[in-house]
Amino acid sequence: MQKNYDGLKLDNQLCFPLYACSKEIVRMYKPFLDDIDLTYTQYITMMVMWEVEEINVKSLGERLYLDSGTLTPLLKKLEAKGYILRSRSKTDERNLIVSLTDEGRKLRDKAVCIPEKMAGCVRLTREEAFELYRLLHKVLIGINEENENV
Amino acid sequence: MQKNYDGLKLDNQLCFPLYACSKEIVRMYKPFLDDIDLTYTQYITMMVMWEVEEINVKSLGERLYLDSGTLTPLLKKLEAKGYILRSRSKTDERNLIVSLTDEGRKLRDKAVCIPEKMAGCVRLTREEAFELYRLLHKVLIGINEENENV
DNA sequence: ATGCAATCAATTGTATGCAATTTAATTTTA
DNA sequence: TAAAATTAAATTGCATACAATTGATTGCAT
Repeated sequence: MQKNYDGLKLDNQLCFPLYACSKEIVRMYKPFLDDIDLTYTQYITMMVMWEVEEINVKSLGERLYLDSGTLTPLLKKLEAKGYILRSRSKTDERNLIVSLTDEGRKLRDKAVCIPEKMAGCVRLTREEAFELYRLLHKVLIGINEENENV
Repeated sequence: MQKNYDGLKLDNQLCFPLYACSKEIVRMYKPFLDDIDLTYTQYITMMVMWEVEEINVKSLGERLYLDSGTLTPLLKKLEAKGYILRSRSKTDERNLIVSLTDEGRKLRDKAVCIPEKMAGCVRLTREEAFELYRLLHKVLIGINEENENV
């Protein structure tokens, strides 16, 4: 009796295309992000900063699904570039407050064209793109709930 | 006249949930993969090896969307664990042939339960999972064609 | 009040990823 | 056929990621 190994085929996985797709799309961003001298992770960090202006590392990490081990060195680099400031909260010194600088705000105008450029690179119809977006969020919400229950 | 920055909001990106979802799902694999002492990248590499038994680094990289910079050290680790062998092709010494060992084949039986366990963690209906799979592949194919045309 | 638990960043260590370069082997071309 | 171009891995350098630990601060319960 032969064991059935089909479940272990790469083509039968949901996770693998997700993993590959994510990497390939991040790679497609590179030429656009090179123009403004940001890596992808720095870019999504700046996206949050443009929205909120000020945030602590923990909240930032929750939004980006990243921990302090990744964020601490990354934020130091963004500070060195002059886009953000890092300072301890006066009411609770455990919190490090990240805040947007004027230079950081200016960068937004240079970045504003990037989402349109990227949208043109993904060959999905508007409906497909929206459905993909919906499904990914459903998975993420499921994972978040799973983690809360533990 | 206020500029419209909505395109730069994290919630309006398709790429970000893709990136986050990929990371979170890989993280969910971790406890299962710890049981067989493989990382996620080592696991998908072994998946290819279980299917093909023997392959060169370039073809392996094309399947996994990884380059030699990632694969060379990873394959050395899998060789050290005893799951694969690395040897130069006799007909073309530029090619490094990766081949599955008996130990590697045995590992398959320990891994066979992982896909089912993971499937239970993703809270999508069968139809939604299939649609997600289809859309991700469509994006990947689009990216591949884009790269060929350059 | 004080000691203990909890919280938040930073640090440490390991494993990717990928661009760019290098090295070695092979193929093509003049 | 010898030089040039191409190809495949390996190497180098940089930037994540994340688990686990550490250190500092704060909250809480006695």
